[in-house]
Amino acid sequence: MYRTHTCGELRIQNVNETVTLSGWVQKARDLGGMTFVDLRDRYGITQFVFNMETDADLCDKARKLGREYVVAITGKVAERESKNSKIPTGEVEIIAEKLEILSKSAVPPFTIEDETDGGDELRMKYRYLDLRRNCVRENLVIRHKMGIEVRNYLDQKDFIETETPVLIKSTPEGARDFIVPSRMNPGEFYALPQSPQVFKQLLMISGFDRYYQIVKCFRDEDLRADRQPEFTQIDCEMSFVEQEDILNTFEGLTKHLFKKLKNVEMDFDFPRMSYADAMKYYGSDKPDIRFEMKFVDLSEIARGNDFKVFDEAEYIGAICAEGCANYTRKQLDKLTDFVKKPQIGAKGLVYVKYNEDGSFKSSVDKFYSAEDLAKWAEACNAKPGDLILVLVGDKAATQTQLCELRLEMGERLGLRDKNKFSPMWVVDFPLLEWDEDSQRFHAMHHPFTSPKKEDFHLLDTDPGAVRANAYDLVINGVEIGGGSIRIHDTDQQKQMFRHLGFTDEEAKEQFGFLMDAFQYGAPPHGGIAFGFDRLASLFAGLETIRDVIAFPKNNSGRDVMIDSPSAVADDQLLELNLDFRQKPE
RNA sequence: GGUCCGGUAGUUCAGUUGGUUAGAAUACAUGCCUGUCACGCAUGGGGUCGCGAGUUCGAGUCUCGUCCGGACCGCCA
Repeated sequence: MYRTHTCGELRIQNVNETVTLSGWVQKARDLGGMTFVDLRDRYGITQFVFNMETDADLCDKARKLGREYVVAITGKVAERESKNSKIPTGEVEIIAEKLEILSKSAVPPFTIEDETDGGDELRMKYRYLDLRRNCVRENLVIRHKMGIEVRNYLDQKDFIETETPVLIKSTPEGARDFIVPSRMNPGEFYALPQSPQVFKQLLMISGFDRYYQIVKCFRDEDLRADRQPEFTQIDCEMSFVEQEDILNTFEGLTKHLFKKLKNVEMDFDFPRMSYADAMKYYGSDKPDIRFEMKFVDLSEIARGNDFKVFDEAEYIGAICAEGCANYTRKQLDKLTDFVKKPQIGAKGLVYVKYNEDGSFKSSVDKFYSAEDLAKWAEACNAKPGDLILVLVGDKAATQTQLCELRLEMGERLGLRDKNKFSPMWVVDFPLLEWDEDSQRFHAMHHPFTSPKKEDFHLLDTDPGAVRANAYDLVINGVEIGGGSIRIHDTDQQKQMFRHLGFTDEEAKEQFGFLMDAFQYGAPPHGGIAFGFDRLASLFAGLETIRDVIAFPKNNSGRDVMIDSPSAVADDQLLELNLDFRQKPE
């Protein structure tokens, strides 16, 4: 028998029991006459004692144990002479009687402990060792519990979990597809799904009524801390529902998960904000509303003082940083550098200090009197001691820049507390988005999203103004999920494809099966998908989704542990009828 | 495709203005040590300074290129 107990469960009540434990050697402390061995498994750490006087051979064997050896040790539980209050098993130790080495270990490239000395690169290369560390494993346990609770909630709401295929068809809309060559159909390719979108809609037509799936999705785009080429979604669809039904159902799921995983009671309705307001007040469709610091539009009141930069700007936007009037020149210069970074791209930063004594000091004193600045302060709802920061320029770009500045100030002021959770719904997204590159409209969400009834008449005259029945769940500035009420009518879907620049033939070729299906009684339906990894990283208090994924890919989309992707043998290529084409220089 | 940061012992890092034999901590090995739990003490081994070129009497240090890792922009319906 390898074990009678785990390494985390023995207590003072077990004294005098003879037990066998198996695990990894955390550390052997050789004191000469006696040796202590800490044995670790997933459940905890237990100390064993070997004594030269009792059994010299056994003790000698123990002192030679290296880190991460896998051993089984039998002995009698005893109360410790000197207890360790830091670990749950610290009141007892096991007087070893038998030691079996099950597996030796090379010296690990980094120490397996919470505060490891290993860097990220090394940890990824030896991910199987990294996963032995408590803090990493605990993140995956959170993920596991999330899966259970998602299933509990949705099952209780009569959702049916249904698997959809992984080898599907490539479509031109949306992200780049991963493609898979078909051996049996030379010259043809499958694509991996970016989402099970059309399948879940077909399941609604099949009368499943409520579907969900915790499912891998694939997008061949560049990676980020919160983006992996393969990621997991909680994908859902419901029939005979309006937007309100979906929002309520999934607000419920969110609350359920917060209660179960964080013991956070969210006994309030999630605030809702239109896309237009989100852009106007936060410069983002995923605002972090853990703190206010809303944008104030100074375009009207700040023009007309012969300050060319302002007079010529399409938009003058300000935020008010509470209590920052005492910022030094150096701090302000740093902020200026921040907004001028190429990634942000502002030309400069105007500041107005509203000093404690009621006076003003600004970088535009040459153009604006104290009275002018007082008007700004009033518009910004600023108090003495506050700092007003102003960016100007093209409206959309400036709002984006101001958004970055706002988040930076929120960070500096400690307003982005990771233990605070501020969920919200962003609603009324535009249906279409103009794309300069292809000179046509693209679906902002996806081409199956339905337009709002009251905006439908604008579709031909002013497509950009049409709002969609689309919504996003945003928590702490992270897009956690999004969805829409779908089109369930062949003609409307055809019309939509036309607006997206598809010919009827192309639409038929790509999505003919869906439009065919619409002819056989499609119920009104809609759905949502949550980013499972992002939600897990939020619950785990992490910035990156990598640490809630057992075997993630690196920045370049590589798995450095198994070293993929990799070349394949010529035989394989031949079998698949594949040859390489060189990109033109 | 682009911007920025990094690469020195197994590991985490320091390394001054370009100048003697490239250091520290930790890990590892050996020896001593009977109450440790970050055990302690002593001794020892361990380096293609990512790679390549250039400047120089002399390069870990400066320049260019390249590879690798990370953050971000573009991209991500």
